[in-house]
Amino acid sequence: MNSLGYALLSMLVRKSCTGYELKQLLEVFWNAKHSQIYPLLSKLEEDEFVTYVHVEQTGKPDKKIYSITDKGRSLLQKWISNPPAPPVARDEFLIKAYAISLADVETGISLFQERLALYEEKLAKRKVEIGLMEKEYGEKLEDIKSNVFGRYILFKRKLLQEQEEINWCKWVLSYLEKEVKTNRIMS
Amino acid sequence: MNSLGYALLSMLVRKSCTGYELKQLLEVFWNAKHSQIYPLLSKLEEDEFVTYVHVEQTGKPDKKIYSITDKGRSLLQKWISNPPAPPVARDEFLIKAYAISLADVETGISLFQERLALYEEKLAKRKVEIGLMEKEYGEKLEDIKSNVFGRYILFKRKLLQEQEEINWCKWVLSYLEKEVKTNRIMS
DNA sequence: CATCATTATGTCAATATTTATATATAATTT
DNA sequence: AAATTATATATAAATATTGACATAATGATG
Repeated sequence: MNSLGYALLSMLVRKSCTGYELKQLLEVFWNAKHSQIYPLLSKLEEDEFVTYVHVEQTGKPDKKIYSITDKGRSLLQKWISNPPAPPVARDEFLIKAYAISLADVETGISLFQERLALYEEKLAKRKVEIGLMEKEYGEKLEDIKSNVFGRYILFKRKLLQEQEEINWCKWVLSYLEKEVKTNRIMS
Repeated sequence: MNSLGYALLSMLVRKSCTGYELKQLLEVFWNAKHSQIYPLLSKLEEDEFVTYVHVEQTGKPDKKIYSITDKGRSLLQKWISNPPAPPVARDEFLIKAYAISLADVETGISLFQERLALYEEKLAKRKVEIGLMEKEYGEKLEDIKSNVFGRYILFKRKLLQEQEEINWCKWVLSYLEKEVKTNRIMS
């Protein structure tokens, strides 16, 4: 089984979900398309790692609420203790940052300003999410046996990384903007 | 063309390389296998974005030194000013962190300790790399028009992110280790 | 003296992942 | 009234990526 399968199972540990809900929750890891999620859920169901109840809805299409089985839970538990695969991070922006000497300063600045804006937005949303969690769960968040602890620490990590990305963007921008000022004086 | 193609071109801007060297240099972005790099280099050569000179070697296998062409440089330049695709980060460890409530505390601790050790090693190497760059290039690193500026800022970013990962691991470990102590007192 | 790591290049089948397409309804916005 | 967005499920096609196979010389380690 691939990582996405385990990601689905880890989501279902906390709470039973439909494929649609899972797609949204999975965004904390990476953006998997529903066309990847639905077939995988079928496969997980076939292998008895999850089950579902068919819920009829009027007006909306029927939905399937998936739950993790004991077999699924023990598979996930076993998987956790194995050494994790090395992380993969593919970021086009970083390639552009690497080749920035090829671009003119204005292009470089707008590239970094947009990145900065993107991460400031991400950070703002993250703070709201964490705030809501703290309100809803309180001390439970710091209880390592609680099923929200994992979600909490993951969100905190995202927050830290987003904050650091912002710091870095500002640092790079200080170089780029210094150059613009120098040029303005000279012209 | 895919991001990896642009990554190769951005590497070749700084310096002409063999496929083998490119594989190693590319690790700053992500780990591409040579089975992806060699066919892609052939394709880039076919499309005239790169050229190569065949260099015969005694003792070692012959090699092909690839260089970027003007066509390749202008392609890359145009690509930089387009908005970058959203980053993809697939990290199995984070899924395990998310599902940590399922594991026993000892498993959780060793999971995070290994992550911590991995990133401390990465950080140490990064510091050496940056130190060498500073020694070799000095003030040139802060010149946005220098072809080492991109490499420098990328390395700095990696350093910051690695440092933050370490901080986070330590923060999580403080919770996990607190639990172990509590259990020890109770038993 | 044998085995392993490193340098160096390449192909190909099997997976993994993304994108496009399809169907259907409700609620909201223009 | 029409268009858009959100909910809900699913398959087919296209790309991207990995892992295994293949070759070959040198130097280092056991």
